[in-house]
Amino acid sequence: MDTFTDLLRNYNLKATPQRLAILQVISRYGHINIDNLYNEIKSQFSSISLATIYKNINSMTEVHLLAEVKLPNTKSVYEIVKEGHAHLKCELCGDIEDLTIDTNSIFADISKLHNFKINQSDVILSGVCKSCQ
Amino acid sequence: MDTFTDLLRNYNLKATPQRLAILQVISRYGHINIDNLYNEIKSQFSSISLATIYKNINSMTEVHLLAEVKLPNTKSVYEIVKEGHAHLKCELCGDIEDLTIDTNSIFADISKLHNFKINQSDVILSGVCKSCQ
DNA sequence: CTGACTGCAAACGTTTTGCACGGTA
DNA sequence: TACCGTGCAAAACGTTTGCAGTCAG
Repeated sequence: MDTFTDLLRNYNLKATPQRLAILQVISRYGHINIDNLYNEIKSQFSSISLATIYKNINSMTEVHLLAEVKLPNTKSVYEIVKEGHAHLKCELCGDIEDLTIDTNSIFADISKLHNFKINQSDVILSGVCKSCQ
Repeated sequence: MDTFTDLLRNYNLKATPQRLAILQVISRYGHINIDNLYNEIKSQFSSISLATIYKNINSMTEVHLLAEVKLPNTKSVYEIVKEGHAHLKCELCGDIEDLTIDTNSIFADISKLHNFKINQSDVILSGVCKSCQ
């Protein structure tokens, strides 16, 4: 039961070995940037090209299977899409953690006050994580 | 009373005409990306070079006089630094508005629960603004 | 007067593109 | 089999750098 195969097909994307490898690596790391993704995949799939990584990241992001997380002072990382959550970024070890809170509802009142219809909220909290303190 | 001159000097940066023009444009727009900034300034300062824009944006960002705001699906914009506030980004007209709420305090409890010391919070709410609805 | 800043052009790293080949459905 | 996806190399893009000249303090 290769879930990623189904996932890709749901979005009308062919389940190629390259794409499956990308999804496996991303899901293992939770969040990863392009360089690390490329190196990680090359070690188990030496023939893969960087252009393929880019093309696939782009096509999977386009259909909202993946999401780009833009971080302060660092390269973007990519994650498999899941609903409204915040990101904790440790400024010391660089680790990114998910914070599963309903970010949209937090801002619901505020947005109503400003007559602003929120579709998406991107929240990044930077600081020092548990293990680095 | 040229406030920007003083502001620059407080950060040990020389108050050159180019820098003053950059700050005037940014403060007029609130938020602006590199391209628009360059074009805007060129129209009143035709000799300015793009490299100068970049160098100044970088030096002013380094000393935290300016801040980069990384936005989903769009180029980053720059703003003059001010304390903890969120950004509303209209997906239709592209307009960026400030939302003056104490973002850090919103997440204070949550971060305590996770033993995470927050230094900075970046919040971007994307959706549809008042006038676009 | 001195060091910081500017503008130009060249260099750089990252991302995208075109194309021939190969693989999925 | 038809089309989508891959890999390579080249191109495009945004940003940075080195340098000689200029200007702010």
